[in-house]
Amino acid sequence: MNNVFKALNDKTRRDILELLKKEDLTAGQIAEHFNFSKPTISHHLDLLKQAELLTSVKKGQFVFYSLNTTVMDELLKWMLQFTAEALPKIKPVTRYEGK
Amino acid sequence: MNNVFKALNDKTRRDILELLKKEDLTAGQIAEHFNFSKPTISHHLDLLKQAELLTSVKKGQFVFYSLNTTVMDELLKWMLQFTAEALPKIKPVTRYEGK
DNA sequence: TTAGTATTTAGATAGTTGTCTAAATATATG
DNA sequence: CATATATTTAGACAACTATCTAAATACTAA
Repeated sequence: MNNVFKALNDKTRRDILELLKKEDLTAGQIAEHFNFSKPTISHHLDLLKQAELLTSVKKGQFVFYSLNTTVMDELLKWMLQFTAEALPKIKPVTRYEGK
Repeated sequence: MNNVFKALNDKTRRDILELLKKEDLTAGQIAEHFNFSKPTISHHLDLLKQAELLTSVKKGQFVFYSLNTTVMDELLKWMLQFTAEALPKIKPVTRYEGK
């Protein structure tokens, strides 16, 4: 879970996820969308893979990356506990009687 | 939004959020739950506040911290776009005819 | 006003991160 | 095999982060 938050803590990596919503792409196609070197993008892809937010399949010379939604589902579950609905309507009164 | 991911990218800060689910707590009470110095916890609280995941109210000598659920709701929305339900059932076929 | 408690600010430091270039690996093709 | 393309690995470096101690600030109470 730590790896997931780490992976999401970068705009470029979040943008990569958005790119992959439509279709699977190769490492090179992903890199074309950014003004960073290919090794930099490769590193970002690696972090996203470590977090299991992506999967990759090698086909010939190419490596295709795809979204893996299962981790997002878990993250969603974590987050739900902090929404207004999940929290007690009436919190214990903060008793402060000082001046 | 960047600040939110940054704030969540730390176990201690996530634990602070969990602590505050039950009840509002003072900075000192929060610090008691961790093996870190008070300045360190104060810094974590500051980052959570910058992300608007917490609010704080000073009462006398004490500063009470509370969860702010509205940012979590936004984050939830962001995340929903990556769940299985939100994504196309049938992705464009990855055409690879090579060996 | 003086002493005590609660919290934050400042400054230092070790560790982590994002980026780059150069080189290595893997595959495809003439 | 030799060359070209796709991607990753390695190593370096500047910037950022989490932590600490010491000091400052804010409030309480005698």
